[in-house]
Amino acid sequence: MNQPMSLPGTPPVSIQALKTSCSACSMHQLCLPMGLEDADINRLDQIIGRRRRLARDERLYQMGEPFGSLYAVRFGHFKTYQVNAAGEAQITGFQMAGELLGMDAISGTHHCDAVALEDSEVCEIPFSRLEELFGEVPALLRHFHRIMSQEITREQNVMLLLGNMRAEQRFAVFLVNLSARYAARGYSPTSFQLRMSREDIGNYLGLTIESISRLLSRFKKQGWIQVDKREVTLLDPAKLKAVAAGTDVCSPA
Amino acid sequence: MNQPMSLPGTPPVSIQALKTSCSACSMHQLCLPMGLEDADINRLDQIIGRRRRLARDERLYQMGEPFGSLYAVRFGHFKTYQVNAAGEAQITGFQMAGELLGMDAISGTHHCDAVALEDSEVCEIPFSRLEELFGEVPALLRHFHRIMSQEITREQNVMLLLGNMRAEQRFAVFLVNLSARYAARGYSPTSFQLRMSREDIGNYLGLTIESISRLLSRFKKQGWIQVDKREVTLLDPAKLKAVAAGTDVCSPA
DNA sequence: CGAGAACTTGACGCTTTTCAAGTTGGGTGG
DNA sequence: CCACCCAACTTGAAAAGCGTCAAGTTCTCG
Repeated sequence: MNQPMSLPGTPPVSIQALKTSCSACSMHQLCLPMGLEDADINRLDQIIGRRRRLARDERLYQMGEPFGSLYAVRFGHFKTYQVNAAGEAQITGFQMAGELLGMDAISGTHHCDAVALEDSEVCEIPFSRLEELFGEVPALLRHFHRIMSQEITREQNVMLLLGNMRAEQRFAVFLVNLSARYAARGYSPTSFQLRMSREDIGNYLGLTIESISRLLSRFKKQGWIQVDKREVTLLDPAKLKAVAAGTDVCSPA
Repeated sequence: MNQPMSLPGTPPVSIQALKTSCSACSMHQLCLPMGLEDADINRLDQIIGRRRRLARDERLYQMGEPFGSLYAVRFGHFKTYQVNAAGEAQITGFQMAGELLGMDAISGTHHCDAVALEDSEVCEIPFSRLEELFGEVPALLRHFHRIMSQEITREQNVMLLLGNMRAEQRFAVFLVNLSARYAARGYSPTSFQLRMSREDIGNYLGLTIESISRLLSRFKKQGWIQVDKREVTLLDPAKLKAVAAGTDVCSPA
């Protein structure tokens, strides 16, 4: 139902036909081409490699693989996670349409795995070709730096969340953040589907699956949200924002 | 005693004399000029702004300030921290000689504060001039991207630490990390001074000051380290690495 | 329709925090 | 030079929050 048409093993049409230009992509206001002039967008189009479809749970790249390309999410959702020596995983982020994957790998090899949370599609951006273009389109380079900088800031916000916040506040931050990102993409900020499992949410927020389940129940009981399976509706966004900001005291169980 | 000479309010010598070239800097193998040819290092030298000295607790930049420059630490140590709406702070990193400050601000404004942990000095790198140089020295641009990418990876490692590790493991990771960074700078990997307070360490690791104090005492009692005020000696680095990697079970109190 | 995955809920226990009361050391003023 | 003071740190006891374990329910998919 929520999956985008068919997912053939081999492309049903020619590669050329599959190639949709950045200017025609609904995400071009959020993605790499943001703010570029038409002529420059076309140059970017030239270097975009094949688009790649991934089924649910399929891996885009893996820790240790040599770096070659960045990936822009066209549709669908991804999670990225690190695994340490002891085999424990930590989800470092959830990515949706218009967001860039693979920036941690520019140093040489991938430092995390990226896995599709649902049937998804990415644009492959060969980095060596992008580097060539940087010399010719300064605006592109500048925007690329902004994107990397924002990724650093995003991760610092997660550090703040994991280091300083209680479970309730973490979860509120999570919901408010999803809401804002869907809003930026033209979707409802108050009603959306969680594309990740409770376990993934818990891992990302430094909590257990049981804690997430309890938080969902508690938020529901408080009347802040409505939950049906993975469908969530924010009934009191202002309250959630206050809890997320920490300006609202925690409620007792 | 550990502080580098005098710290006059006004420069005792001319600005020109203060300007030391990158090639003469002991950190050039770790810092921005890494891997550049001599000619290109000289070009980088040209754009480096004034060096700036900061006393202990002095602030280099603050959240909300407009972005203008990156800063390379010449000597001394810094901490960077975020503050959320509720006024809670989270230290996002400790920076030492050869490391770059301010990458989170490229998006437009600073998203954290940077404060000197001791009397320190930085090289100011006006970003607009650096951008100009990117077009002329591709090797510099490539290295800059590597540095930003490594910063992203570093933060993902902190997320793993905050999200998945117990106090003992977090603290072992912290010590082992400091040890490796001092080793890379030619200092002893087993004996060094903590430049930050217990409170700063606790904040960074998502723990309280009391927990840090207890961990230090416990590690000392185990014979893994020796502690005298802020002077630390790693007596059993292999053990600490094992605890940090999680391949060693936690010991009882 | 059946099996397994995903999720929920409750009881209990452990890790870490909180609160409290010191101790130590560096810096300052008399 | 010493006494004093405050910041930084240490240590203990009690409490809280979240994890662990366990059992059960619901949903999904073959």
